[in-house]
Amino acid sequence: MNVLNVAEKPMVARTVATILSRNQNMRMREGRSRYNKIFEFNYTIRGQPCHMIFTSVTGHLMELEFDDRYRKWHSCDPADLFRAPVHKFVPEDKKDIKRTLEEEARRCQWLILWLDCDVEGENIAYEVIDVCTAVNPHLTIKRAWFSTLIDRDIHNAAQNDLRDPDKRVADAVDVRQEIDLRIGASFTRFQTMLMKDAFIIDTATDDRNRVLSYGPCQFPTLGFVVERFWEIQAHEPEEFWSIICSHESKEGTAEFSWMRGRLFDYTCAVIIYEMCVEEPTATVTNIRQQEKPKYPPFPLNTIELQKRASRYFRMSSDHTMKTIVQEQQGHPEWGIYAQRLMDPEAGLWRNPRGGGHDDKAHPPIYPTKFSTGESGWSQDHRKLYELVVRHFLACVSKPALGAETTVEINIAGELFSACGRVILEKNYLDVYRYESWGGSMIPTYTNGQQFNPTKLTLESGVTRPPPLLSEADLLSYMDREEAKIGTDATMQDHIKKMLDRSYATKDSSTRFTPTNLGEALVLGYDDIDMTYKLWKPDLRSEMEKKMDDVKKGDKSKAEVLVTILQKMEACFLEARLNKVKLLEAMAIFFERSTRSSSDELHATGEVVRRCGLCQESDMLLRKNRDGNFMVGCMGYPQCRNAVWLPGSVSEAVVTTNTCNFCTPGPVYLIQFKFRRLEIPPNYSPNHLGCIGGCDEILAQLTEICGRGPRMPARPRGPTAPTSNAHHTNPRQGACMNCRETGHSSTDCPLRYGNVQHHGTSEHNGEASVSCSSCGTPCVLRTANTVNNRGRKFYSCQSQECNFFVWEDSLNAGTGGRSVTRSNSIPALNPRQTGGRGSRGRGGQYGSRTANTTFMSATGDPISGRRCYTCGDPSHFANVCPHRGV
DNA sequence: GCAAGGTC
Repeated sequence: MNVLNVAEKPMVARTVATILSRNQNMRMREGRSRYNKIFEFNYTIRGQPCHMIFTSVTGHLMELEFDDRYRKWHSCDPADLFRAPVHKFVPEDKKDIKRTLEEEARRCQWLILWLDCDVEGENIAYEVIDVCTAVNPHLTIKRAWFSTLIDRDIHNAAQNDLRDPDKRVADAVDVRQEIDLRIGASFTRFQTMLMKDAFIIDTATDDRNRVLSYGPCQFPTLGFVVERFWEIQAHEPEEFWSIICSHESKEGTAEFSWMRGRLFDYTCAVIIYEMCVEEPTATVTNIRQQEKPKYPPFPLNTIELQKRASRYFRMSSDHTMKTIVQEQQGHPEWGIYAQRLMDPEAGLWRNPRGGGHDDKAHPPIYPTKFSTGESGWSQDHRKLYELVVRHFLACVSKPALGAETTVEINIAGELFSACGRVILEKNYLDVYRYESWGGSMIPTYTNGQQFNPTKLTLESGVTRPPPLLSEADLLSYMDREEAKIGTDATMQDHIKKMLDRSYATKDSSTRFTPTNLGEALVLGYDDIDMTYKLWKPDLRSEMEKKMDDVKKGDKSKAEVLVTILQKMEACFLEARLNKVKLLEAMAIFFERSTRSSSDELHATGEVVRRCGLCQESDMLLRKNRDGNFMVGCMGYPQCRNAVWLPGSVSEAVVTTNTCNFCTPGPVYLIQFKFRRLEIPPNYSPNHLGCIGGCDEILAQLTEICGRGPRMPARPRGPTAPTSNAHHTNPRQGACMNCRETGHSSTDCPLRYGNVQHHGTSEHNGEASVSCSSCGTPCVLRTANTVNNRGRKFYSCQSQECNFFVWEDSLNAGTGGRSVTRSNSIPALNPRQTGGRGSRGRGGQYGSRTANTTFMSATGDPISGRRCYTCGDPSHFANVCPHRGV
């Protein structure tokens, strides 16, 4: 029987193969991958003679990625990434390993997986299974369960502990991978596109390469740094008072500390102090004596080694790992590899993982070989070697032993205590010189003894803020059981990423300070009152819990994915809706850039569809200088595809809903708000519409109300802005009161806002009434509501004013009044549509009367002179006699 | 140009 064995790394394959073959008749041959050798030998599993073929992968064989359609940053709305299809694939540099597995699996009957016994190992198992069963579906698959690379354990695994792989555990990892990818990519694209070009960000990073990344591990890591920084900033020094008491005798000095500690109330402190000074005799009330051990540290694991090297030698965690590799560079066999490993250009370096072999009993890091120091060792290498040796020796040493005496005294009712220590046995402290345990002798006291303190003073002090987070602090925060950020192997990757992204800096004493950029990002998200605080570890810990549900089989992978992704998508939309908070936070630290950025529109979801004309760029929803909405191709001016929207649109927002009919999709629906007075009464002012061509209502309103101009905007006067339109008030240069040019609002003749000319005067056959708010001439209209159909009224042309007055009430002399739009508003007279509905747009260019066209959703011109209701070219639908019949 | 997780 041929058995294919696969280990997680080449080293394990070699070791296990050597153990199982008892190093006899084991042959090694090359596979497709130069690093992953193949070992062959014969072995008997429970009486069954097997030909063992032993090879390896190198960690994960597959990666998760979005389908091609979504890979490019501008290919879609970042919000789509929560639903975009993803697939697992074998990346180019792993293809040769895949080929080896395929070739070997074809001629085997069994597949035994010798992967690490952790969740990632279980996931890798299924990657290997997928590749192997694709070429050989009849394989019998087993997972060898082992925890150390020692003979007994390995033979036992092969003979007695071949288990079935656990899909649920692998599924839990799939959940994590997919969520990390989706939230990482969506938020990274969103915040990068929103802010990169909007501000002048003055960090060391080259602008073109700058990515404002978001990751579920890197961001909480930054969060810890910022939170501490804020604590320090928020700290207000506070003065406190404390009574200091000491007693000196021939035997030595005892420093007594006040049991009340510190008092922040000066008066209170002084009163107590004066009581003590008046009756200063101290009485010994209690003496406790006990032997106290000081325990040596636990055995070193990777994180602990990194933390201690950081604390004792100020070595960064990745430097610690690299130092051990450094001296291997001169070795005749693997020296070249070690050199590559240390070469930043090669990008080969990666920190070790926690591994699945922790049986909580064996010291994971210990000196494997005696050395008095080699000639090639650097100072740091010596220090680390020494730490490992001393730490190991300390681990297996007896605790230090001290005798501790605590003396309590009473002065005028106030209690003080002093502590003295004598070290009886130093034990492990003899070798572990990084830790000290100072002894301090105090005089001998007896119960009831009385004495006068040598010193009794009231001293003041000031509270201090906590220090900046050190690397050891940060690792501890990330390593907390309840909210673990990353794995042992990746924790320092996340720290490094935070530094690489210029979110924080590390000073010479390994303490972290957030940069302006890092602080602005955290501040921006903090200002948004989101369901999840993106910069806190809670999200990660919730995901870990959900992963446990999948592991245990309580919930399915699909179920958990849907739940988390729905929440995260809502969270994303929440953030985007409040993008102004992010921009405001950035604006605190950075100057606004004048660079205009189409990226920002992408980030904020204003992409409506792919342009059908040039098929290269997206079409974006835009508001032009006249305030009219249109959907135009980003490829302008090369591509001039555009869809003009009705002039009565007051608001338009691209939603994440897509049209079910229009192709090629997706075509995102737009939530429109129309100005009530500019649309016929039987149309709703709120409309979720499609610009893809299927939307009848939108087409009708475009016809009725006119649309934005196809021609370039009107030539502007010298005061009108010509550039940076989005940064400038388009009404700049005009009176804020009446919006006329030529004067400012302070000199405005209409500034008191009264009805200018009440009464009626014949002017072009119409009465002239001015708005009571802004003074501009009103338009005469005819109501079309149930109660007032046919009744005439004047209303202000400005959309800001609510002024209207019934014509008959003017005649009756009752005057005008302002109303809110939600009241019974008379509808606009269809015959008067030229007055307001096409203000400055179609009307200006004669859309109603000239031989005009309007654009279809595809950008094609359509003859627009036909009633939608009855088809009669002599009128439009809004005045159709058949309407409502 | 995005994440985090494996590893030569």
